[in-house]
Amino acid sequence: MVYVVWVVSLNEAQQRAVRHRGGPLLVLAGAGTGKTRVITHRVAALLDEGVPPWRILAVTFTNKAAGEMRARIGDLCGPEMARAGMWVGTFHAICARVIRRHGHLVGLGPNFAIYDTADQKAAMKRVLKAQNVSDRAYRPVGILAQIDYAKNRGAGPEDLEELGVEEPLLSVVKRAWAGYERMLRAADAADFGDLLVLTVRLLKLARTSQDPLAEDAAALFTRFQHVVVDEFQDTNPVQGEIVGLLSQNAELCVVGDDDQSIYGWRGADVAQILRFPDRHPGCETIRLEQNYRSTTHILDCAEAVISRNQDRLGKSLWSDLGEGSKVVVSRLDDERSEAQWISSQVAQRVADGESPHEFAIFYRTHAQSRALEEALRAAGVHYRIVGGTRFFDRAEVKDVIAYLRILVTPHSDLDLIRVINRPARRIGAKTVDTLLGYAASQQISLFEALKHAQSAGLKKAAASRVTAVAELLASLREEVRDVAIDEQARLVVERTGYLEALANEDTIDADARLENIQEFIGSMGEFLEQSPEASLAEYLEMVSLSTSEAQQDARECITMMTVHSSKGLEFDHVFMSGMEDRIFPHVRAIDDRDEMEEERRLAYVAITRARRRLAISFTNRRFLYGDHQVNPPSRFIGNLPRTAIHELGRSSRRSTTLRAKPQVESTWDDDIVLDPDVDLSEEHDEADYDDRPAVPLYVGMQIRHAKFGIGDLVGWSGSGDSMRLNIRFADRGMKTILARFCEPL
DNA sequence: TAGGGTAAGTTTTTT
DNA sequence: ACTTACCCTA
Repeated sequence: MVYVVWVVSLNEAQQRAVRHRGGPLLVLAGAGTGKTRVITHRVAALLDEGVPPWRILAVTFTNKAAGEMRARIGDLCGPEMARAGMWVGTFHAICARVIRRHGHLVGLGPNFAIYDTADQKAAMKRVLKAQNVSDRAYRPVGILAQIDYAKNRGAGPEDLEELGVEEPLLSVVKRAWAGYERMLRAADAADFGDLLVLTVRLLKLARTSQDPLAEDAAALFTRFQHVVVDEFQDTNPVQGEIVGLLSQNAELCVVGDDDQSIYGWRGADVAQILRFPDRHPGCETIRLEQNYRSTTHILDCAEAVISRNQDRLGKSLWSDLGEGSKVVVSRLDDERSEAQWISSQVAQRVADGESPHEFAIFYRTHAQSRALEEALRAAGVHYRIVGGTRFFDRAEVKDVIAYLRILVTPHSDLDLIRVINRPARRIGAKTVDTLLGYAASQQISLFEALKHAQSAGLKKAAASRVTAVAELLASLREEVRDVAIDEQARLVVERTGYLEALANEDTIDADARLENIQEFIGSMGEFLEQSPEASLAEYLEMVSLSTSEAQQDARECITMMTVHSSKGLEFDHVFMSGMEDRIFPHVRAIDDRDEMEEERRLAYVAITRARRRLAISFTNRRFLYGDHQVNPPSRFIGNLPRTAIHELGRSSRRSTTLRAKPQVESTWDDDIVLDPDVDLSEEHDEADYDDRPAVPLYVGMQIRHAKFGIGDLVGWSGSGDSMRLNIRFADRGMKTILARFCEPL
């Protein structure tokens, strides 16, 4: 049997996780311990034992993970097994599927639209406007964030107070939430949070309702024999509830790593995995601790950082890949020197024959990427940045999507508002407002209102322009009926005059947009190849739920990204940049124990991405957000075991807020020790990193300046690196000097 | 209706 | 410092 072959390739703990049957199972899978293998093998084993595919549910967090899982199950059992009715998908995709089928229970039609962040924002803006709330005083995204957070905690408007929202924001959010909800339901739309919340509502209704229609949905409670959830540490309470509902008659296996829970700020609750054993009587916990990815110096660093956390189930990684290279800890002068150091390291290794694909640079916030980009460009290293704007978020692509969505969900007012004047049809804001007013008074959608332009009170000329759009859309719907979806899109851009208008612009920008549209239509073609029977609604759902970016640069690139985006990836060479307190850990996490623990997990995630080499760098000062900052080295650096690291750069023994600086503008190479064999670790002292003493300033204290000599401090202004000192020198009189060029005595 | 001037924002991101 | 979003003007 094939099964035997699998089993020998798994270690003992992995085998137990694959074979465990009969009760709830928690697999605590440390970084790089073969988590995905365990999940796929477990599913494959179930199929092998005769569990029908359709009785298995596997939930992941990203589409990418879902796709990989499907592919790997296909590899093990044959693609037909992976397809035959098995549910493999993200929480949101699975919820969308449930709602498509049974949405009538919660007021949604089978073709309901899914609003992404941009749609949500547009909707909220309109709601606030209608409620006469100044979107200056209350930013739409801010209100949406509150609502979304609440939804992900399974809370409703009435729970906002408990979640810590205070007046006057509280009543604004409450009212906005109600209006927003009404708007979405009227448009037959749901946002991401709704997908989860409404699924819970729907399932609960199905359980209690006598409605024969609900019985159909109730079949979901007995459908699944096995439920597997990946990345369980990132589930939020609502997702937990969904898992509970769908697995009430199934064996539940959750897989995750409490040490890698880094999405608490968007509603994920690490308690979900921490308390899983308590909440599930008879639960067995299996730890996967053998790491197949990293050498031990790297793992020792990871361990040293994460072991300081209190809220964890506890496990420790080991590996038999040998010690490997020490983790390099490098102090640089500023962010530009840091970027140059990193890019020279990369360039050198690439010149030695390493593949650029094997290099990654991480940073805590996007804002830090600039200096790195500049240095890499100067060094001629190609790079790509993960996590820019989504392809599907580009204006022209969104326009086409809006048209397509109107074809599927005509009542989606927002989409119609978006494109009613694209290309320009001389239908301005005023006309739209009139139509919206009419639609509201008649309780009809904007789409319907278009047909009654005259009754809506529009002047003849405006009315005829509006009627023309109504006719255009109507004929488009007809035309598109029995055509493949990519052809539908092609018809849309053609019949609406969208293509023509862009072509007439004849600018580089317009050409780029035309290309994007072509690419978009091309992506529909690809989608069709995957699933030839796909409907437009299905394609649109994929778009709403996906993050796929435009085609990647074919060149050999290194990768830059935030630490968050690095989760799940691995590289031979990893550079962690900007490792300073207040940057990483982030300043907003420093005073809060729970958030501090999340930063620590984040650091753990970053460290464990590296296979062979890890370099951690920090700077004496940094220019960020338009200001100079002087931050101590990250406290996480202070945690690293001395035996596992190799330090480069100047000692910081004398470091204070005022430190002598060379007069000459320093370049990176006079500030660091180039010879990697010069080990400065004898100068290392943990306290060095954790609390660098700041020298208190007082009027009258003595200050030394390299050129002017010693003088008396008379006063000062500013702070951080832009702090200026007023000093009286005996022979030169008063001078105002940047504090960083001075040294206190 | 585009483009300029201004004000305010800037942790992390999926779906 | 730099982006983004909005309002206003030409």
